[in-house]
Amino acid sequence: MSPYDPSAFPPFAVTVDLVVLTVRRHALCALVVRRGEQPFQGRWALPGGFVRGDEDLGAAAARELAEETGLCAHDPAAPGVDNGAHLEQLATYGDPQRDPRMRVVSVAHLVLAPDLPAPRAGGDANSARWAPVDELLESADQASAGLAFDHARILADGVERARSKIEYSSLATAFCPPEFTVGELRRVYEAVWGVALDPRNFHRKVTGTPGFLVPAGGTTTRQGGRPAQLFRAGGATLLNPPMLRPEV
Amino acid sequence: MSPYDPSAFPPFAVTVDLVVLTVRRHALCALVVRRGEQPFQGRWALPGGFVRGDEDLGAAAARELAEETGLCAHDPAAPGVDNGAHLEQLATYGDPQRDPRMRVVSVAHLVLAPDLPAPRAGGDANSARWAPVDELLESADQASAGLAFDHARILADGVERARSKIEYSSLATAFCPPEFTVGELRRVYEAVWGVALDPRNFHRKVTGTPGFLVPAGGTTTRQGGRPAQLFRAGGATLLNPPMLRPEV
DNA sequence: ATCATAGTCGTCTGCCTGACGATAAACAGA
DNA sequence: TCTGTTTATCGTCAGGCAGACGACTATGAT
Repeated sequence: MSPYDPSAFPPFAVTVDLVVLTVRRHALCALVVRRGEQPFQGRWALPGGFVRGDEDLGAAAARELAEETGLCAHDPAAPGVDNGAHLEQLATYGDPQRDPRMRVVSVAHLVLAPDLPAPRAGGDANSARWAPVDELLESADQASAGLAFDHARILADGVERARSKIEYSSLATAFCPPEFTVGELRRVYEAVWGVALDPRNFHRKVTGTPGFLVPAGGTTTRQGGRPAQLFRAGGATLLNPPMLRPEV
Repeated sequence: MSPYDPSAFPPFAVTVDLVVLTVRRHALCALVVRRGEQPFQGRWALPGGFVRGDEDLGAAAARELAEETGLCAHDPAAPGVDNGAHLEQLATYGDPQRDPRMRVVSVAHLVLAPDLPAPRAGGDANSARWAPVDELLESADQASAGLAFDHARILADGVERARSKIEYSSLATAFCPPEFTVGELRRVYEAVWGVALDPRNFHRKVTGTPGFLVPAGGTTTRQGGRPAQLFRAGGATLLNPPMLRPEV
């Protein structure tokens, strides 16, 4: 067997970009970093970087995530300890013009994380911050104010994926700490979907779906009001029947 | 602005692989081509090829599809005439070991096509054929009998995407000719899901979902029995509420 | 004429959901 | 201590949809 003739195909650079979402102060937020170099110097962008020569795509995404946030991602496709965020592949973007310097194909990944520490800037970024996605996507309309490259499009795709995926999977728990209350979970849905949900119907629904939640045994009053039972995420990953997003 | 230093990142080859699905004789089938060269010479594989230097990923997939089948794909992401099959990006596979010759990242695409012509072999393939996906995925378990590379995994992912996507979208109509009957559409669902559906409830459901089907005006008896009304796909792409796949 | 096949319309029942009312258990401030 | 506020949790009720299935219709085949 002979190796490929390197002149038979054009060389590409392959990167991973991360859409890291969390819920902070009742708003869906994404992690963005400020670009330290051209092009788009000084503009905000999604974190990301080159895939190494001997590295799988998911591993590259997990490495970038750890470098930027310290989070230990848990890719459901690969076995491992679930002591961190949810990570999954989102989509791949390869428009020939998407990077003015050369041909770059970017494999975007989606990360859902609980509201944890302040982000730490790392690598080639001057700084990093959590920004509400509404804000990031609004400014995308104004020329030269939005995210660098095609990152607004990638972010929009990631947000849409998250919005639809918490409908039919138990993934909303990835936004919560290990132990959480029904009310905290409801506020996650409300922030991601941008709607208000009836607390009574929501409570009936999630506690009645087998495998979604398992009681953790304690109670908490960290949200004020009457003490609420603590739950952990159950084993079920697919919700049947799904949570229903209210009509527009 | 300076170009990247080419030594700063490893070079990749980028390919597209196609999971082309259709329904033939009550079975979900995929298009496979026989490999004419090493590695995996003589084994069946998904059609695919290198992405050109100035070509977008979706365009590369559409080009490969046309070369292999003559089908004119319609990518919903790009405007164009819908005179052919449905095409969408599936996922990207980049395990460093997936091709023994060099580092290849493959952006897999999913195509849903009506049962049309016999496949035409093209390019570097000795031949091409439609094979039932059950058959292809069963033989994947036996060593050195399944598809080349990681194509069994890619096919499985594509089939799973199709199975879940016809639940909440009108995509099942992509398996049908431009005009079709409710019974033909039901047989598509039955073949893709591998279950039997109640004809009466199915009829009530699809004709009662606004925007799913629009009457085409005629009838046909090509399936035997009483003449059936002909329909065309309606404008709706998302079904709300969705079609429900029966429990296991 | 009879049968087999496929399509279409209805009925009934159970379950789920949305829209509430009502109660419980904490804390804050008067 | 009492009262109001906040949040959690349980219950009730009506409407809608899905599964199960009966009934009838319109073709072609024997």
